[in-house]
Amino acid sequence: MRRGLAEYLPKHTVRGVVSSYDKSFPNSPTDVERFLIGAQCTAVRRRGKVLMIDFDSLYSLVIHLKMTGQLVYRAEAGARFGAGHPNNSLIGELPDASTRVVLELNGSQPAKLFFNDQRRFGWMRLMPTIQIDSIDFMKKLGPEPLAADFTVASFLERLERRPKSAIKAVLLDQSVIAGVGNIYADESLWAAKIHPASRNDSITTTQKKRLFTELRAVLQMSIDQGGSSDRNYVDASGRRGSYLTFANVFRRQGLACPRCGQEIVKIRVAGRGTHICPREQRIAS
DNA sequence: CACTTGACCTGTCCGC
DNA sequence: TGCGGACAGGTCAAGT
Repeated sequence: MRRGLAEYLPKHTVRGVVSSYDKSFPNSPTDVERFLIGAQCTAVRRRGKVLMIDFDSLYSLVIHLKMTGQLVYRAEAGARFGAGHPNNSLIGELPDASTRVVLELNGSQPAKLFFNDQRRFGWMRLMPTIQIDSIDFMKKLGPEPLAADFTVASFLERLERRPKSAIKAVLLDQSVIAGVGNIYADESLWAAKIHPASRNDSITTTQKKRLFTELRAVLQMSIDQGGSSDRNYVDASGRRGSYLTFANVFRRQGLACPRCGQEIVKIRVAGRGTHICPREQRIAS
């Protein structure tokens, strides 16, 4: 999503903002008027699951889409993609019932950025760019798993922070490693043949090293595939991600394990729906 | 303290 | 067909 927005938004100027749900965008109209209206986008960044849209006012929109949030860019009157272009039909006319905020933009042509969020869990917030790193959520975030300097050694060290938890709960903990959600936890644990409910400190170093490799492979593969659309996720132009067509266990309960043919089952671990091959992922606790 | 569970929301799906 | 309940890709506060 960041990659898509980074192609569209820079050099666009905010012409207006329409917000229909205060919890989605709690900033006061005064702040919006002073620091967002008239500001020009300079960059789109990501840290963990958080998106940041920077402006030349030295303010940024910090955005968390949670589970059902979307950020969709549309040129006005559908001019950008043209009638009949597939991007125009993937999600219907916007705004729709899930639209919470609309940023009206001036770029090479007038455009809008729609923040849609069916479950209203997501949020966006305007704040000084320099302050982003000091909000609690960002301070606690663990390292980026795909960063060049994120090594096996640092992975093992980070895991030490929660020795007694189920390994899946540790992977989902954003303060241990940033950005891993339910899909990628299940997929990487299957790839490494580790049971998600295994206590962290009962897993061998060899297995954890394998997990490191598989987790990075799964994340990279998903980025290459444009993400994972279960039902709500779309990228900046409204396209769904195709990673789930490559998923081995996620949402595949009742189907055969691609490695051994055993039936995949769905269980509950760390309060989350969890998918495993019961033959290859044996509990170690 | 370390860790787990429920709340926040709306829409969908499944079983009766 | 209608209805209740479980559940959903996340995170925080409150609980054990």
